[in-house]
Amino acid sequence: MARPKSYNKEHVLGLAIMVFWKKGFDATSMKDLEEATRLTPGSIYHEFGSKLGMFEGALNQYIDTVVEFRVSHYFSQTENPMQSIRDFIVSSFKEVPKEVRGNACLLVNTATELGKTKPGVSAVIKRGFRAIEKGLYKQLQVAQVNGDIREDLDCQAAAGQLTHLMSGLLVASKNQSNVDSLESTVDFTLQAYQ
Amino acid sequence: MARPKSYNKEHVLGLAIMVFWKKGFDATSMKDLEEATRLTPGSIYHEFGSKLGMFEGALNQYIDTVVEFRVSHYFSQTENPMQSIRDFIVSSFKEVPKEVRGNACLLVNTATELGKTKPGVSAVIKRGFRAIEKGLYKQLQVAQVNGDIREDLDCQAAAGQLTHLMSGLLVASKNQSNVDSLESTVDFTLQAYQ
DNA sequence: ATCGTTTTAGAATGGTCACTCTACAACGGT
DNA sequence: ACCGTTGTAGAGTGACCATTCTAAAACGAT
Repeated sequence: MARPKSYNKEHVLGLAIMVFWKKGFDATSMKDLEEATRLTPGSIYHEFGSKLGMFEGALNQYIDTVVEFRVSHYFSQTENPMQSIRDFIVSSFKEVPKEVRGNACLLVNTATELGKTKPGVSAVIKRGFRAIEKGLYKQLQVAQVNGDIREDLDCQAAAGQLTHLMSGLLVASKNQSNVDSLESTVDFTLQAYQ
Repeated sequence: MARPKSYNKEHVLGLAIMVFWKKGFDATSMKDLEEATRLTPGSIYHEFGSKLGMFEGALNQYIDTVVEFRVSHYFSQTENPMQSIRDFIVSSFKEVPKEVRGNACLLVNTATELGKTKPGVSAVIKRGFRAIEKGLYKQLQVAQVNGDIREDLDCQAAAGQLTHLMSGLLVASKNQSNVDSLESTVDFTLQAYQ
């Protein structure tokens, strides 16, 4: 039929994720993306249409392969739900790939940098946060059934609190290198659920 | 002696604050700043040296005139400290100047956009967060003496929790227009102190 | 009124930006 | 072997970027 593509789209987006994660949308240039992906402008524009199109693809893939993956990884076990919640949150700022260490999370970074300015992006951001909150909620319910947390705790409110707290901790992790104090904030918050 | 300046530095920085608040550091161009301040490149570079220099001046002034002002405004009264804490946090995302509505807070925006990348900026960010946490801590102690919150509550930990939660709520306020749910997260958190 | 000093206006700088264009390359179908 | 189609390389596009330069302007001092 025609000439086959020389690249794998998901792999390319994986490389783009790292660049956007490290530098943000505005500060990333097409040259950065060309070098990281080893693609020429022709291929990039043919595949993604624009820098923003590539970013949307990268952010979507980030949510699928990082956010959703982490949610299902930590929350698949129902044996010790509170520990899994603690690990999920703490790892978000403590166990970051060294390539992007100190750069928190692409989802939170994008939420602050782009906010509601790009409608396409905004929808993806909401999807990411919803996935986190839903995972936390489910796990809190398990904990409540197990008797690990107060019976009268509003799990929906707690899930919202933890989601927002996690965002704030990720923001803080970009500016302070000592993450231990952030960890103790997580413990302080979860203790109040008992 | 010499020709006097045609502008007032603090007023100029006030205008620059609004531009950086709305668009962020990278997305703001010198042209944006020239138009907003009605200054020509000559004057800007004579006064601030560079775009980054102007940004540092603006961020410093933001912390002095917005962050510190809000801290002393809300926390000068010791009659109802918990209400003042609630108002302080809720107003941060609910009562934003219309010019920058939906753009949260310059401090949090800068923390995520620039992080530790510019040493000069990083120090200012830390100063801003310290001012917030210190104000919250002071007010929590007053509340504890008043008997408004649990005697055994760790006020230092709570102040840290509220600071991070506020960051997270500000991030969320950039992406969702319904701020009522954010408000209830504040109430949920403060209720646990009783 | 002239001078020294600082500020100002605004054109000009070279570099980089996102993006486009063009010619060629690589495949399957016939 | 040739053709239709799609992908790729890489030079080229104008716009805009932060910054610099130059000359004039505006003041107090003498």
